[in-house]
Amino acid sequence: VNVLNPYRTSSSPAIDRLSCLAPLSERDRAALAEAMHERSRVRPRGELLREGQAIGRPKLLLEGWAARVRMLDDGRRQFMSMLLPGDLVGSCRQARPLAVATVVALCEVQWCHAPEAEPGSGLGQAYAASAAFEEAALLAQITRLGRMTAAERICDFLLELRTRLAMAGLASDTSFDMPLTQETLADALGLTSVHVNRVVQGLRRDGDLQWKGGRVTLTDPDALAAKIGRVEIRVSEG
Amino acid sequence: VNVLNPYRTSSSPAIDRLSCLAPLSERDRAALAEAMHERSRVRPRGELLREGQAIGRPKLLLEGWAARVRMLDDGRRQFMSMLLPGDLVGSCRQARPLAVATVVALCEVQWCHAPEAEPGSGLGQAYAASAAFEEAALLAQITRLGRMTAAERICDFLLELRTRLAMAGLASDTSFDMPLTQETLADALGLTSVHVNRVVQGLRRDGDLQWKGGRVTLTDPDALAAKIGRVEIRVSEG
DNA sequence: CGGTATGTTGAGAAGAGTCAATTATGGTGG
DNA sequence: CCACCATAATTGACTCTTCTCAACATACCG
Repeated sequence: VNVLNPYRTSSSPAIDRLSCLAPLSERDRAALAEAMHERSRVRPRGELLREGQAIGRPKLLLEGWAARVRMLDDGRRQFMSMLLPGDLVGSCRQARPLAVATVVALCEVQWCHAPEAEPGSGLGQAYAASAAFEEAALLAQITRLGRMTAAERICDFLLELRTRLAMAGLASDTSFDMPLTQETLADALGLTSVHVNRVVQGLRRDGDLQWKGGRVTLTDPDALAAKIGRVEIRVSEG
Repeated sequence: VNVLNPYRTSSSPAIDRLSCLAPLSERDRAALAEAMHERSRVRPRGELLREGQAIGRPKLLLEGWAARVRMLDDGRRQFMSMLLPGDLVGSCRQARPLAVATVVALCEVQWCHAPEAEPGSGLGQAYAASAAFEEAALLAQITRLGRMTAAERICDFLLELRTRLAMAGLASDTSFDMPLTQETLADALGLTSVHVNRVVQGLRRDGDLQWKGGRVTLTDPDALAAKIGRVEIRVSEG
């Protein structure tokens, strides 16, 4: 049982997540199911979007993880945010929008075109809520990078992933699969992989977490959240 | 003459900035002029929005600077982004949105309600472009905090301010008024005020900038941008 | 069974923070 | 015009976190 997402229906991670953001009508679900018939695949390190190029139709991530990334010309690399199943890629209010960051697959990824939402539909609300959560995630990232220590960054980041994955039915209360290396984690958190390694070892020693073979287990997520002063963000009323 | 904003009309910073984002019709301008009749004032350190509370109607910043800010419970403070004249505050696609960050005035601020944009109007496009630029600014902030040294952060930040202020007609090619203290600059850049002080002194010594009495002068903005590898972001085609 | 990607370790250097004192600076009331 | 105050800027000495540059170990893959 997933206490973080009572709406979980096991239909598909993407649908689970969207229906967690707003109640979907049968029509909405049908549109999603229809859209999901035609899936595209991207291999690890492949790009879903390239900075400076036209965005095209918005995509819906179905499986696998991706990241919005920016590179400095001397090779320094920074991830803006992680994109998980159920997340929208390239959703935008503009007329002829350009991507402001490259989106790169961190493992085998599947996506489909996000179906047009009928005005006022639950799906439209879900898209809007998704955008709001995405902005909240950017602000959380800024706070991590600007004002947290390495250990705090790692814990806060993992707690955020756990919450977001749970919406898609991809996390139990304490653990989830994470296809990241210490290197990619470093790129997400503004650290070096060497330092990530040392700090993770410290967290393991202290019994805060386990991380082996692509699976993360947080010993006591609530206690950890309390320890680093993390609060979950609410994005709309009710 | 302001080479950064050829659209500058001297009517008002906010209108200058919006008309720089999309061509405004006479109708749009009239709606803006009408809305700007009723101005609200906020004193320095006053709040325009509070994290977790309902957003209400979107606001248009007319004068003065504000910042989106988040605080950690031990007092650490991080600015997400600066809000300048012509920027929208609390614009959002959602039904009953909550503010995801507090917005605080950094000096005497004036704002008005942002007039509703007619569908398809230039004003609507300007709002959309403004939102896109705001997201780009968040990504730039993440890159600064995650992967730049203190000196790079300061230069990149000042260059961004120059570009944005120029859209509102508030910057010449090399200089602009900046109502920030070294302390607030530190909160924006994830540094301490002591370190900001030392690094700014270094930049002054190297002849990169002057900063005295609330006015910043960048000796050679283009050279500085090249030095730190900064590129201006484009957000839509054409 | 190599080979590549990933994870681990050590020593030393550099960047940034801390704490505390000192010096401008600007605005106020007398 | 000046004394006074609060805020902001500056400086010094010292600490601590994080980075750098290796080298080495392990795991996964065909």
